[in-house]
Amino acid sequence: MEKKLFDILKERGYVKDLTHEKEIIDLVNGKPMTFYLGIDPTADSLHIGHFFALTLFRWLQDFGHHGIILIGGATALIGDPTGKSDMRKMLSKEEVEHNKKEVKELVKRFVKTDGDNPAVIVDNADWICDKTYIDFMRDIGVHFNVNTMLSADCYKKRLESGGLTFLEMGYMLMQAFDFVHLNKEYGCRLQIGGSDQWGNILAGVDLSRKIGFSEGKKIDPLFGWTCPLLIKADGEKMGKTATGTLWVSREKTTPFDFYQAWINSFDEDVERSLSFFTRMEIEDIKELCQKDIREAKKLLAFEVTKLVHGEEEAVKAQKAAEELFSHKGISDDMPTIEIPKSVLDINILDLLLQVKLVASKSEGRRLIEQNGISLNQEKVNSVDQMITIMHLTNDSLVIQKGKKIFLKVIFK
RNA sequence: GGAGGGAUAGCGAAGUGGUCAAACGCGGCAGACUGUAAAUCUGUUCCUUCGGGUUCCAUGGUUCAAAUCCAUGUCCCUCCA
Repeated sequence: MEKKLFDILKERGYVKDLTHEKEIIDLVNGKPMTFYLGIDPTADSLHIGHFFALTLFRWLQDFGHHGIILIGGATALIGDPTGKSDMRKMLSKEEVEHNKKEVKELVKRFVKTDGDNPAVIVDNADWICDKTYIDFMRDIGVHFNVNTMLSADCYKKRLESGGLTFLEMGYMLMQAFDFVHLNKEYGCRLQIGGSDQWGNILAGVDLSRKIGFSEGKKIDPLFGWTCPLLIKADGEKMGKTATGTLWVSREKTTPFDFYQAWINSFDEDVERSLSFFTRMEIEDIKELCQKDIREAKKLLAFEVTKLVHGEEEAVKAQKAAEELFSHKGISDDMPTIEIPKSVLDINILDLLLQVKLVASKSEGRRLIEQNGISLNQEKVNSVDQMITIMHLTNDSLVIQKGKKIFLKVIFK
């Protein structure tokens, strides 16, 4: 017998909290319905958390449900205080406009936006910006109890650390309103999101009920579904790499770094990651992880890189990784930077600084003193070493920093 | 609006006139061991032309000498309104 969609998703670990368990199971396993996922364009790329939620979106979409991606053009201007101990830096309208464009493009890579059952992409600025302040307060604000909001997790942290502003309080109202709006316009019944969004999602569910009640209408209840936060085995949020946040756009995180991030996963995290980011059968995942954890990591890294950057990049990243770490220390597809030949002859510290492998010369000096830098596989043992044309092979030089960071410098 | 307390490196937190570039813990980085994992151990963690230079919320002041004392300002916390 074929497994029902909900059971598949539950088995793969996508379920953290559900507002109405039974109804949601019926809804998900039943006829096509409409659901939405909100993404605030607070940066010009998506991080791995967004990507994770999008995989759930894609599952639902592939099983025939109609998805709406809400780009929070309005909400990004306010900033979600959830989980923050400081107030978010306010983004300028121009920044948000720019981010919106980038985010929209990236989203299209992961969800179907054409062909059968395309996802609809909407922007909450389109309906929120039109509302006047007074109307918004009268229609929406009236339904929110501040005491309740303050006891909710979203505001607790901000409240405890002090300085919770009125601006931030408004965030929840807007997101709640979004849900109600999408319900009215598109018949959207279900909102999905990361578990940090639980409070905001509940607010939408509540708001709909309260509006229905105050208008004396019987409204079908709205539902919320959150997936777990991606937490690594050490309790840290997943998505940090040696070079910062793990982004899905190649300008911000190269496919090589992206691949490396997954290869370097903790053993304990591999099984879960595979169940989230690939469509492999759960049984096969378990078996592979038990039998050969390193092979499993390789598969994970390859598949996720393929999903995000395409097969060609994934193959390259894998090839580069294999070549670099199999003691050859060089690969055609390794991270590369070009600098003008005219910088020769250059001191090793200046070179490290110039290619941004170190933030200061002191850092470079420390690294060299601790045997952390190699040129073409040879340890550098003097901070005074000069790099001359003699060191180059085919006009290039491979610098290794620590164990895992490689960079080919091409002198043009 | 009133009274008191606080602001120290990425974070947490000592230090309350010179011996302070600032203890300690976490985090980061490097080395050893490994499997590009984890755990463990070691070193390191403002910049530097290695002479020194610039730091302890901000700006002024006292002093031979200030993270440390004084004044003003900014932000935060607690209690009262």
